[in-house]
Amino acid sequence: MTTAVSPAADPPAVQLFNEIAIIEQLSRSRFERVLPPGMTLSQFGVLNHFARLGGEYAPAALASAFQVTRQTMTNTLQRLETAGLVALRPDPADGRAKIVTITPLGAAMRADCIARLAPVLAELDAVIPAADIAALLPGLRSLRQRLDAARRA
Amino acid sequence: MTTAVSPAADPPAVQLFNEIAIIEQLSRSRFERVLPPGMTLSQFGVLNHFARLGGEYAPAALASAFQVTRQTMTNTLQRLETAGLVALRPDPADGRAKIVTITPLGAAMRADCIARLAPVLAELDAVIPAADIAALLPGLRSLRQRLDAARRA
DNA sequence: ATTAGTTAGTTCGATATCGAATTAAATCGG
DNA sequence: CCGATTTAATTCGATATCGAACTAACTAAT
Repeated sequence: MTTAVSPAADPPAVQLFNEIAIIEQLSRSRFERVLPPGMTLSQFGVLNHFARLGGEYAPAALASAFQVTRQTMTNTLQRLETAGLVALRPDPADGRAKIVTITPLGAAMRADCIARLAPVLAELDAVIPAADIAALLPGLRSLRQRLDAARRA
Repeated sequence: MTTAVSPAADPPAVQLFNEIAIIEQLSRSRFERVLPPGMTLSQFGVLNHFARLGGEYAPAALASAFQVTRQTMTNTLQRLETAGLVALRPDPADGRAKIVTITPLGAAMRADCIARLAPVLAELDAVIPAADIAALLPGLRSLRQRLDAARRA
């Protein structure tokens, strides 16, 4: 026996990506509200990448690391450069490429962002059990890797 | 003994939101590539909402359903209205409010989108085991609900 | 070496999204 | 009944993001 009038549910995959999209929106806006004016999560991500891993990177490598297109990374790097937070110079080994480095100002900005984000993270830790995060992470990593692999295919 | 040079890992919550952000990006662009020119997932989401649930809604209710701001929903509805896919009329019971309905053209567009999305969903089903989706969904729903509750607080 | 193909970065045009601020209408307390 | 508050929708300005198209430079194959 079928329940007559219940609306058709979206397929599970649609529900999954729907939840993910909403979580992305909510978390992004929550984090960005506490960042210094003008700073965005995307820009912070680049600064954090340098501060965590050190070294120098080509824009294309950064785009690949963050899974955005090169155009998008060009945009983000231009804003960071205008603000004096990163520096770009030509790659002597490849006339097409550039090399991006973080500036001292950029490192200071990253530290400021970390300090501002800490209370929000603490608040989220109080609301979201660490066990839940641990339970979700492997599945999400796997999903991301499969999506990425399928993208290249 | 500490391993000396390993870079500090991001906190688990940061890793979680990072994975979610990347999955959102990859899935969004994958879906939007197959939609009719000019259509976006956001616009499709609104059409699909009407087609699945029927009825009429105020813009504010739609904004709430999709967890976006009213400004964002205003923008989306204006594009849909310009394209003739939804119709807006004043709410006789509330001078501030409007009532949104889907048009026959909008319903046809939604059906076209569903047809175009089907192969992508099928492809994803082949790549992502249904069990993985089922395992992730409850945790993500819970996470979304907690984030939403914390947002209002 | 010349050509074809690929890759790095950019520019352009479009949409989504947010926060801040505005206008109009409804609601509520006194 | 009226001022204060809230709510609905909008407008404005900003950023992120994508796809398409472009230039410059590297690479490989003949």
